[in-house]
Amino acid sequence: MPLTRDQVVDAALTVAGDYGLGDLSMRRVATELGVQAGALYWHVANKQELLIAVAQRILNPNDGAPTWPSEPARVLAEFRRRLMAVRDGAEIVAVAHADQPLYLPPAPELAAQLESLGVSDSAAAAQNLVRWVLGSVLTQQTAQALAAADTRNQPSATAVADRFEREFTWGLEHLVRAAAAKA
Amino acid sequence: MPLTRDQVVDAALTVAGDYGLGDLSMRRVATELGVQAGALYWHVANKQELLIAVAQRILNPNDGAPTWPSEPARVLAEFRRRLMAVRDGAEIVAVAHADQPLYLPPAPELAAQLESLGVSDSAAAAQNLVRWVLGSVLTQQTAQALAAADTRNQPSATAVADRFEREFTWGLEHLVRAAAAKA
DNA sequence: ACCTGAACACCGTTCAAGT
DNA sequence: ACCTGAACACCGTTCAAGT
Repeated sequence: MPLTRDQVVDAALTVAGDYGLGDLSMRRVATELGVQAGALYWHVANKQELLIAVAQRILNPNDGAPTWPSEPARVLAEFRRRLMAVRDGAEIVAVAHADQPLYLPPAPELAAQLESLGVSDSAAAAQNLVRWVLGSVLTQQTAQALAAADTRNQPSATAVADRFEREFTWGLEHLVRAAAAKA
Repeated sequence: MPLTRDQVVDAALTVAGDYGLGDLSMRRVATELGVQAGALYWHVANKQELLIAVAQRILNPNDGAPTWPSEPARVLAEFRRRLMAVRDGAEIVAVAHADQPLYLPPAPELAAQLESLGVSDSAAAAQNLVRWVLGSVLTQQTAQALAAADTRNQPSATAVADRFEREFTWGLEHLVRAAAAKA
């Protein structure tokens, strides 16, 4: 049976998740599928489009409509969880974001929640919070890439992960509260 | 006279600034210098090391010691200004950051300032603010790359830039205040 | 409709050999 | 010491030709 666009995206997500964005090449995805590289171009216009599809899968793992929690802090925690779930997730979403540059999910949903809480500039608040999480995960995953290359001392690797976790929690308490203030 | 490591870094910064990170190749930098690609490897171990050097130049443009303003909000504004000054500046700094993964400049300086203001968890506060700026500029520059590809409608491009500017200013007021609170 | 094979114009990196 | 020339193992993308 013929290849599906969904299979191509899945294979790309697998390659990215297992080996990182740097090893995500059209040829590698093709090999993963037992097919020649040129075959992918029947299902996808180019690598950029494939990357965008991968980013959407990261942000919306289950195929249903993208659904987010109803509380700002939980939305941001879930956003982070999805980015963290795949290797280089933040970088993939960041570069693919050229597609819809103005509203990175879940910015609109978050803005609506803040709006209903009476926040004056809810759009700016939502955008800044989402960008904060993106920058946080990007930084953490970059650090993790380094730690992974350095096979000895795995202890320090988990210590670093704990530290990022704590710092994110700090932001969740302080930054989100500031953004949700009605001032 | 022989090539200098500084000349190689300068040429790389020029290529990145003029054509973007995607067009920054060892061969292109070599051509810029009128030299063969292999020659660069006498001055630089590999592309990653060159990228790190470029990132340091971005964060510390004048060759003096990296100097930052004395007030948190102004440190962050200056950090953003330096990232914005070169095309794809945020992405370059983010990927090169694997070098010193824990403290992205100007995080230590910022932490010290917050500490002296009596902030309880000054380190976490500084890290989160720096990551927020990184995410903000990364997002903006990604959007700008899209706008640049779309030559028609330059008006909307400057409208987008204004919008990012306003949102950043919002963050400077609200997020920094929250981080600087003594709670 | 969907894929192969082969090509084109690139990459980063290495390394003998030149000067 | 510093660079060239040439190679190696890769890239993304295109496109005739096959089925």
